[in-house]
Amino acid sequence: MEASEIYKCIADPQRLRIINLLEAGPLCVCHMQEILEVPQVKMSKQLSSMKQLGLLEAHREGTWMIYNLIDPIEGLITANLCYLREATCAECKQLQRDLSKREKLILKIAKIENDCPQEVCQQIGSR
Amino acid sequence: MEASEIYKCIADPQRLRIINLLEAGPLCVCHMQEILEVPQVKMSKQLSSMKQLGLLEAHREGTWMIYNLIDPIEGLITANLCYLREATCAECKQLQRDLSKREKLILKIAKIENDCPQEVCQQIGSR
DNA sequence: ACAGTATATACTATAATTGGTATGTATTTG
DNA sequence: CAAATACATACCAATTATAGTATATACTGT
Repeated sequence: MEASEIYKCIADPQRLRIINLLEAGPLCVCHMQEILEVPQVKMSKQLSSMKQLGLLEAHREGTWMIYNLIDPIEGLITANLCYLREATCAECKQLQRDLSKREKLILKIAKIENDCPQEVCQQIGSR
Repeated sequence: MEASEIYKCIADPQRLRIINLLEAGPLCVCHMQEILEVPQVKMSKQLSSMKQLGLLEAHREGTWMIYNLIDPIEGLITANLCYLREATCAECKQLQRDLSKREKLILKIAKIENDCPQEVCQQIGSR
């Protein structure tokens, strides 16, 4: 994949946030939506464009669609996430907030019967 | 500066190439043009947009306009150049080629009377 | 003052991106 | 099979980005 394609992708703050979330582990659309507070259409369209680009893959679990970063993750992506998570610009802080929001959300939904896709629940305590 | 602004900038291969060149030292428009083989209008417009963004600065030396990266260089830029210069995608190889083309060009113009802006000539042997 | 070189800008056409509304599909549950 | 949930797609309007042509500006040397 060419660098410019990756940059074009992460040049959109929302898409960058999605990648940041998925780098921490798979998530379904509705939960990403909840964390990023963005309308479903927008979410869905961004995910599908990133999938088309070859950055993400998805599979179904019941009514959920679980997305994750294609393995191996592009080195350029990893390098940038690594940098941004330590940085202090507004967007970078947002990435950090998103990650803690994600933690809390997973803990919450894991407790509720049938509200958490298997793969997502499995992440708890698996660090 | 926000990360997304930087990404939007370097998402254009031509702009990335300009940054890559300038990171190695100041250059005037016509010589960048020669290295990148791009029409003068396009060059000029890209430079002015990057200057407006706050990445570049310029000053005049005779009829030349000398551009360089604003100091200190954005960490995000440095980190990415560092990564890309070692990487193997088509665009990355181009960056490497551009740098050697730059070396040769500077050596060439330095020999010709009144064909090399001072700052550019001064770079020779100054590594 | 004039010609030449280097660079910038105005203007215009066109393409690419984004966002929203409405609607469609897949799956589960009662 | 009807209703509910989760997600995707088609369509359209609006904005933004890009590229080219023509023209303008700044400076140098004669």
